[in-house]
Amino acid sequence: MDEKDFERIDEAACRRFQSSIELAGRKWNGAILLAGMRGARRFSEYRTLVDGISDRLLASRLKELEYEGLIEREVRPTTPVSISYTLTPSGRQLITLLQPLTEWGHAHALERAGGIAVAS
Amino acid sequence: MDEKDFERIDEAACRRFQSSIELAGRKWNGAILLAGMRGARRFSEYRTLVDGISDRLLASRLKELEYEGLIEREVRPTTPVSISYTLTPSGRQLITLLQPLTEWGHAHALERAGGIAVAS
DNA sequence: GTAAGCTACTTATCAATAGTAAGCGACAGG
DNA sequence: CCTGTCGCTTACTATTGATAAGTAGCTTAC
Repeated sequence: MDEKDFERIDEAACRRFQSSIELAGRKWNGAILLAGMRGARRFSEYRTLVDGISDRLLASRLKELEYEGLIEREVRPTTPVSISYTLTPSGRQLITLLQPLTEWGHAHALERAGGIAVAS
Repeated sequence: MDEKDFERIDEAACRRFQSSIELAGRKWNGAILLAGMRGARRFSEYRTLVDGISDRLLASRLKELEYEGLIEREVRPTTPVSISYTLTPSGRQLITLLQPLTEWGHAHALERAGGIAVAS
């Protein structure tokens, strides 16, 4: 966590960092990936697990995440057709990397509420 | 990285995760924090390091990040007054946690370009 | 058999956010 | 004076998000 490690990051790494975090952090995307990790497969399962999202945004986010290669859409020709969305290895890796944020969010919330200092 | 670890995440952890990632991943926020980590202090330094951001958005993002406790705004009564924005410990911790994304972004880009499979 | 409901969407409309451009007051340098 | 920097703000347009409703194809309940 030394500042020095960050001072000589090149431009390409910065752009990669920015686009990665903005993809993962775009509204609902994090929660959708987390839902997939928690076992959601069908459209309606995602809608249940991702609290507050509308059908319209869920549909467009799933399309976007599929395009980005984080989710795979599979149509099974049952009757009626059932469609399942599963995380790709890339998507699983991403959310695994991001998991420590949960702990950070907890600590950060405590700090803001109670004013407890945190070690640098 | 077992899926099982994610299946019994409680509601509170999900909400924390979502709000944390959406704060960090909101457009420009990641790049601004990274700029701070790379040594930016003055408004104009951030503007230079964060490629493509406008004055208007930089000002509003800095205000937001200050409100969230990730950045500290300090007014020094020189003539003319100079204002410096530094990362708080919380902000530094956050970007340190997120740093692995750079590597992920690289691997993910390669995978998308070349179709090379990645281990789960 | 018909009314109601589920599934995976799309369409329409409106509010919120982001992008672009310009300006502003206090200075400083030429 | 004229131009330029600093740290913003204001005004306006474009993009994105939220809310609500509609849809085709099917299943279930009465």
